[in-house]
Amino acid sequence: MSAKKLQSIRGIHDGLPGEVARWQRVEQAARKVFGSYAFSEVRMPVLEPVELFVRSVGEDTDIVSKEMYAFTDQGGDHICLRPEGTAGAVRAWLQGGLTRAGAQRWYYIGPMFRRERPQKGRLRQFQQIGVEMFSAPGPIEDAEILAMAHAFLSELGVPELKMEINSLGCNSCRPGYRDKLVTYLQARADRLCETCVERITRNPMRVLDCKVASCQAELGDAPEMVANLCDACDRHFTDVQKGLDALAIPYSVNPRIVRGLDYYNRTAFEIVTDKLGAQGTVLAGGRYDGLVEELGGPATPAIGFAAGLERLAMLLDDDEATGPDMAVVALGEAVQGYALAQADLLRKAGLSVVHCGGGSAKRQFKMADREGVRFVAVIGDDEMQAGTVMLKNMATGEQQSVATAAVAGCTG
RNA sequence: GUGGACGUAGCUCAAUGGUAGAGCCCCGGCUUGUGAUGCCGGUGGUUGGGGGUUCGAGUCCCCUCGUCCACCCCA
Repeated sequence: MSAKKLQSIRGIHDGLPGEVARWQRVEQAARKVFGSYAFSEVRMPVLEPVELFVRSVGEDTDIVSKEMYAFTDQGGDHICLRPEGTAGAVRAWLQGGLTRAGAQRWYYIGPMFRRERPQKGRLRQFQQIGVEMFSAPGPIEDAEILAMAHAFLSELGVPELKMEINSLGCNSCRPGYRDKLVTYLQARADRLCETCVERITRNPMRVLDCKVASCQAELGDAPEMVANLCDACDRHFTDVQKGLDALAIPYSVNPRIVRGLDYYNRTAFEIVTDKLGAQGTVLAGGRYDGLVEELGGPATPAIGFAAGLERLAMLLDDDEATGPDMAVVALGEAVQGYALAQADLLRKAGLSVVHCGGGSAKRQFKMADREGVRFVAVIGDDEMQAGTVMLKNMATGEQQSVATAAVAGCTG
């Protein structure tokens, strides 16, 4: 029996240079825009107690009930790889004693883990860029968070995205709505698809965004949360929209947006594309006013969102490959030490430099060409004696002798 | 978890059940101080893995692993 080929775990992929370059563009846009909104980066653990997600995301959600990588460690603790970022952020905020530190505006970038069947835009280890704002009481904060999400994606330059918002109500208006909806759905359960029939008891609001056409046809006059909000929620939702209007941010109200995690209330939103197959949601989030209290802290309104880094990266154009500034070609044993020192000097002068490793001129020039460098500094006995390098412009083929101290100045 | 498509050289792909190939890449040579074009040559595969049918399997059957797509769900 031959050894099994060594490879990464299903749905868990490597970030190789080309891919990482794309990720970095996404990250840079995030850092720039979030920084302009005075958000600070935080870094939370990847490992968390299972209990954290049971109590926040919800025990009956798919994420917790069947997608978590959970295990018991050698000490008997129940821990898991985090499936999302908000719960850990709240935990950290509480644990760090920041409940009276005023408004906290956080963002983070890091891997999340869900054991799902991989497909386009869906991995078992994927990266999220998350944002959380604690002590964010009103619609002003919602509008700003939405605006920041919009600014982030604009900065990235991803075209044809749509922002959709909804209100999920609160503890005083959602239960009543839910009953109303269940009654409505049960009345026509025999005309809904199998999964929707299950959803009536498990998660009735999910039925509203079922993809099956026959279900949608049946649900034309289904009651919607936005029409059943209590006064406070209704006012909140209206003010969020006023804020977006004032900022001229394009959006549409989609009364059928549902969030999969239990902790959301009031404002929920998604930014979607039609370019990623079935996984069109590129950024999503909402308000979670009850979560902090749920996890043992003081009642604290908060709002946040998460963006899928890989999903965003897929929407980006290819980078134009830019090679290093310069390659050092060293000819002959006698100049090896000198050439190493010259490469070092060029780097200290601010250039990115590859050393071609000696050997035949042909081999080294081939390497320089392949690296895509703009210039080659040729160093042989003559150059060493004269304190110069033969500087070759790879695009034009021209070369000239330049004093080593002046090389960096000749590469503009 | 369910359903479908697909796994052949580093990459992209060929090969009526009958000797596994091409292009690109890579390495070397065509001036031992000059690349990207050209010419010549070369390396590279237990056809994802395992079993079965057959005189003979890349090709047919079963299992398994993986990738992709969709459902479910979600970023």
